[in-house]
Amino acid sequence: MKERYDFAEIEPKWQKTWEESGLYRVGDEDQTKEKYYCLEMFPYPSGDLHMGHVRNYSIGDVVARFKTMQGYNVLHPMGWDAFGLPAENAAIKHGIHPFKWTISNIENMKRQLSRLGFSYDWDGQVTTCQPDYYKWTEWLFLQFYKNGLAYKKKAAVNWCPGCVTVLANEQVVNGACERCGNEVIKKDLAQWFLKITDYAQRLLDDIDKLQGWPDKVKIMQENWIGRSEGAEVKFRIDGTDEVITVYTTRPDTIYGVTFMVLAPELPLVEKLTKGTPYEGAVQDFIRKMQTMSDIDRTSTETEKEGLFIGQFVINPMNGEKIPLFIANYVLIDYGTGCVMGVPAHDQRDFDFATKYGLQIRLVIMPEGVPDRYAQLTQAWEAEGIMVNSGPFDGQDNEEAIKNITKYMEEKGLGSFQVNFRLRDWLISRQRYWGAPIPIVYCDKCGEVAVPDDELPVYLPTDVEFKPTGQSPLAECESFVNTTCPKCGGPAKRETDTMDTFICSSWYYIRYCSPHDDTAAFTRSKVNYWMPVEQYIGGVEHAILHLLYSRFFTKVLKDQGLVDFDEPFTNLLTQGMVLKDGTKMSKSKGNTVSPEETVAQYGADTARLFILFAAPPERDLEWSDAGVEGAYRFLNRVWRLVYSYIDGLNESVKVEEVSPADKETRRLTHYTIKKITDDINLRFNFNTAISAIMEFVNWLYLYRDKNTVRNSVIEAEAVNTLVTVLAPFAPHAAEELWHELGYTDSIHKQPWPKYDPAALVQDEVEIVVQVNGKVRDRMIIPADISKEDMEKFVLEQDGVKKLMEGQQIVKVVGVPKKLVNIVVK
RNA sequence: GCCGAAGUGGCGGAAUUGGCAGACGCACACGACUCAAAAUCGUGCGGGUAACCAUGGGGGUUCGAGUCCCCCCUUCGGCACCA
Repeated sequence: MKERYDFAEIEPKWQKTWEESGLYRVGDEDQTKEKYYCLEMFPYPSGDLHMGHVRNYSIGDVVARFKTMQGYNVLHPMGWDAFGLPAENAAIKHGIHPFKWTISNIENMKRQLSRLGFSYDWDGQVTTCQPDYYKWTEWLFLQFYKNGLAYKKKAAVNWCPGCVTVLANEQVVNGACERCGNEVIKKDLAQWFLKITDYAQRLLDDIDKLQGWPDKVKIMQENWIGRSEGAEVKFRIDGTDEVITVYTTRPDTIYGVTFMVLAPELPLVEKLTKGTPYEGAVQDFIRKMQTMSDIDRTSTETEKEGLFIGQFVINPMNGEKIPLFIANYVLIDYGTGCVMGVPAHDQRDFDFATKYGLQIRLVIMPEGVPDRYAQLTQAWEAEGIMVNSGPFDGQDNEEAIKNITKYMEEKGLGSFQVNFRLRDWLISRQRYWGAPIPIVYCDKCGEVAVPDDELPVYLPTDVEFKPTGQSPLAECESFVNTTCPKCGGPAKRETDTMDTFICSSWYYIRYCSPHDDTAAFTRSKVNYWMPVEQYIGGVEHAILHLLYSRFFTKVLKDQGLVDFDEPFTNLLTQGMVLKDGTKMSKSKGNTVSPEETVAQYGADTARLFILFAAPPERDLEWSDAGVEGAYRFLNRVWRLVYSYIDGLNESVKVEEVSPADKETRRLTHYTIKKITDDINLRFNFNTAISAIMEFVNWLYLYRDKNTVRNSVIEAEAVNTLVTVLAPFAPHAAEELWHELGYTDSIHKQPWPKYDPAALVQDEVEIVVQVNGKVRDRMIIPADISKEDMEKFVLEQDGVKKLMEGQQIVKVVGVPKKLVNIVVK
């Protein structure tokens, strides 16, 4: 007997064997098997694996191994999200080239992943910073460009002074950069955008198709897309032909408009005030707004501030003259940047009107307010009956929304309008370490796409890394200066690179045909493997990556390049790994190194603990004692299986089946059922593992209390134990499997099926309750009818005694569970 | 402020369809083995002498509620002047 569970010897041994035998090599399309694409979010190669990665990939590995054993043709790939700022920052700080830095990090992290024994086919590894990948990222950009979905425009964009580049809306969190935390400022720059807004409605509608996604993520996406219905209404500026269009979700309140507000940055504002007495004050106000940070400017805490600009507009419904303001609380990039002020029915307008002494006119009667001229103390934003609204008086306001919109459409005063909170995706970055945007600028031909046969536009290697606020590529003359693909004349390249979220928006497609050097992907393979059956990753990507990937997939589908329109059928968002109640981070000094944990306890122990300590969606509190416990358990399995191997022939009898044998067989099959359901239906690996523990605890008892055991039943139990352990502790299971005398890999074994007949129990314990309180328990035949069970219970002496002096009102029987006697 | 999730022993967690609250593990205590310790094996382990009380608090529905309904509190996540 091998006494010791020597993980340090067996884990590397099997990792080597699996690698050499190509155990995880991905098969091609196989029509005899159902396919299963198991995907975990690929990591950014920051240098070292952290526990969050270990958790993510341990979960994925269980799923992949389990599905493989269940007979699926499984794709389980891994790669590297390898472009991005940290590499460039390292280059600036330490003088290492980003490429070198990234590649050495990849090597290190790949080694760490391999040491954990995850079942990846490394042959299909994808690295986004390699030309064989970014060539196709560039190609995909051009597909967007050629279909009018990529465009360059000058706009006030989010600029992070820390990262010295622009950011997408999604990357700004509470007015700060999501990466470095610096306060984001506005800059007027010409930038590349992808027209994700064209897909806003479909991205919203198709959320319904995502049955296998957590509601949490779907709601976040819904809120982010932020659809609203309302009307655009035209207000003429008094004394001119100029028209201002506002967007409102409350056309029913139009008779309550007592002022109008414009975003200060609107060009119209300057036009309207130029040469008027208001010009100076307006200029001052605009300048003040520009110096304010986004956080101060857009916080609900900030006091409303505005300025009358000397003009009036006419309410198209009643011809009233309304003063025109600019104010801090109106955003230029939502709706039309112009808002009609209805202080009685919008709290923001109410605050503004109160401050500047503007009229507050009630047009929708609040409940319980009889007087239509009542003084409000705050805006009434709920429903009510229309008043002070001309022909619409007396209508229900919900009705009036429709009727007023219809009326305005008929009279040409306005129209029904849908608006989205979602903005177009800003993809330009003024940085070096990203995929080049394959566009050149020619004096004669203007903006020209780089032809497909000239792709990729290579990133030059001899570049100076200085954080100047301009792409380092702009100073690389050999890169910038080129010839125009159209006319052959001198031209200049685009020097911005792409947001790395572009690279990660299609990597899961590249995995399906990673070696195709003639196309971004092989259509037949992509259509075979996609969509992903199970995607696993952190919830922090709920909006950014997951929304962008859905957008990419829909564009590819519309271009006829793929046959599916949603990339991820099921999504699992795993919780964080915590230590002492907070997220592990270097700055807090509460990190636990996966490498050290593996060195001390082995990969199987580390994985087992992480899977056992909490269900996957929840946060997980790291516990060194818990790791110790997982290690103890593996040792316990080890000793049990070895004692069986060694003692097999001394205590057996084949023919007879004792009650203990029968119970062993029942538990064997119950354990199979429990684990299968826990993985398949619920991803509850923690309870699956506890079922294995209970099974092991029973087998110890069975072994120690029965010197005579049925060898067939015992062998089945031990084989089953090792087999169901395989997805969770792949190395230990493999070693034990071979020690049991098998020569093929445990990971190629079919997942066991349970025998329903074995689960049937002859007798069950039931509870006797009196008025819902447990008073007794008894063993009865399992197949007894409900009526017989109730009768049987009432006949028992103990129960009769309990009933003395009581009047039975009712008896509630639940077969195999309980009998509740209700007494008075 | 709005949206969402969660609150169960000393701790991580379980209870899958309204049916024995606390599975499994950790920690702890005691015992066996040992010269001793570790490891291992075994026993106990929500509170209370008990009747009983206990799943954040308060109501309700039900024969029966951690689970369903209403109100409130706390923590965490997302959004935050989106007209």
